[in-house]
Amino acid sequence: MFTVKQLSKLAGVTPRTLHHYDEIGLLKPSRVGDNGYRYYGEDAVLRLQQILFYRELDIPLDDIKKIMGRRDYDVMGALQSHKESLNKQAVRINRLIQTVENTIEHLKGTKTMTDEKLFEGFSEEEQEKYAQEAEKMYDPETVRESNRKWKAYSAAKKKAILAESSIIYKDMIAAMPKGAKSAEAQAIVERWRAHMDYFWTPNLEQLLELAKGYNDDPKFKANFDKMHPQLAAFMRDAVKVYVESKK
Amino acid sequence: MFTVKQLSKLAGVTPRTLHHYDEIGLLKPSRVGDNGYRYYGEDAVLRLQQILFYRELDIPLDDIKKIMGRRDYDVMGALQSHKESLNKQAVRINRLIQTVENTIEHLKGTKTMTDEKLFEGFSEEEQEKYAQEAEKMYDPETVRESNRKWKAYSAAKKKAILAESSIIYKDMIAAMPKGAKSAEAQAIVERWRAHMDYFWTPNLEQLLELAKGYNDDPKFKANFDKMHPQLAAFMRDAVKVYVESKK
DNA sequence: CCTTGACATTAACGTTACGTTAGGGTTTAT
DNA sequence: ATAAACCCTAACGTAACGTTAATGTCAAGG
Repeated sequence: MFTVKQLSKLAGVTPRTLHHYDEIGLLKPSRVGDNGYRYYGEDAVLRLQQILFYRELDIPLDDIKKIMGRRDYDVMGALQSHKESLNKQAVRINRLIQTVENTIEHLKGTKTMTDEKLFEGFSEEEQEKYAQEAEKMYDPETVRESNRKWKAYSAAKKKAILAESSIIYKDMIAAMPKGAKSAEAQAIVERWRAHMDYFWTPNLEQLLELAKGYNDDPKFKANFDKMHPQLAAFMRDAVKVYVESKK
Repeated sequence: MFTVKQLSKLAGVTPRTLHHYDEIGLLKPSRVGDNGYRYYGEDAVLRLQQILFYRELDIPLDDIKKIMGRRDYDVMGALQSHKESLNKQAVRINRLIQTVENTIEHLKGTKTMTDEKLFEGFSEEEQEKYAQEAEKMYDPETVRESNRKWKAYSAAKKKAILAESSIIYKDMIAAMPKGAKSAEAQAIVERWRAHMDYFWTPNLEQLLELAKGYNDDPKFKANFDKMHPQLAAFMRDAVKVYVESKK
């Protein structure tokens, strides 16, 4: 039989933790003395080991209770879905790291970046990925058409189109201090919409989805972040305002 | 000028969030009407954009306040250290994913795993990493000696040693229900200690460090998890009890 | 002018997993 | 006997809002 302090040392937690687990009914002491002292036996030690194992996996105590509670609980399912959530977290954190790095680079005064580098994300090679990604979200047929359209352009034309992209996004960045609702920003959204025609012709709803995609899709986001860490978000807002004003 | 609802829609947050930011002084409305209504101007919109950008990076609001507060604040430094913390999180999460996967495998009834697979982590190749990792924690000379010792063994001998490892850990797993303090577990720790002699002869303190290492080092941990998700923790506890009983 | 619906306000509790006093008994060693 | 070391319960604090609850305000229609 261990007292709180003893067990806490053994398991590497604080007495408070044991108190807490007692409170929420996750780990009751094997016996409680007349003086109110908690005493833990071997079985409790083992159960605590289990609990701490799951806790290390960032599983909420409530879920741990369920997992260990009834014998018929779906432990596998719980772990599977937990793994999924961990995976999502991993993806998210990697994105955040990317963004932070971009921001740092941006702050370092990498304003000397040449347009080539700035827009390399929109190079031909990337354009393919663009289409690939887009395909998942939009009508496949539309995407295929977009691809045909793009491939039909001459090299010079492609370059010109990308250059125009460059200008639009630069202007957009310049308009950011005015706010997404400003006339300036809205005018640029209009230009952007027209520009999209080189690829395909989205309707209002698709336009909005596209702008959202700039934020949600890591590949897109990374490219936008290279230009300005808040460009993607700004675009989304500006386009949202634009779309709502049109309907 | 936007009201709370308007700005909230524009920025994709709830009114409550704006209330909160006002409360903690992160984003004050540009003007407050006689009726108590909050009104936000373009400047506030821009500031909110900034805030949300940092928030997306999981930076605490308090830090965001500092970052955006004084012009002389070390933004770069803040971002750098934040990046570090993100990196740590990433490492940790990847480890967790590994562990969960192992656990799932374990539950799937992978008890049919052959000893070869079970202990492949202790194969010759791994033994080198083992030494490499150990080197960081212990006396380099000791480790070198351990390496020499190991390499001097014949192939058959090595196999026999690994087989013995296998048996010890299996027995240890079998003893887990009895608890780390049980005589059974303690007896196996004794056997384990003797077994370690094939590699080197740790003193009591090093013995404890070694057992701790099984938990703290991802490589070790992964190997142990293959056998039983709680073996490493159990070992650590059992060895701790053992060491304390000896001194 | 009055009603109604949409929106505004402040106040305050709920959430997660304990950390941290605070106030007061109990056990153990000297 | 007394002090050190340990035990208990109670209750507030943490982060960033979500969620009622109770109540005041504004614009539009009858």
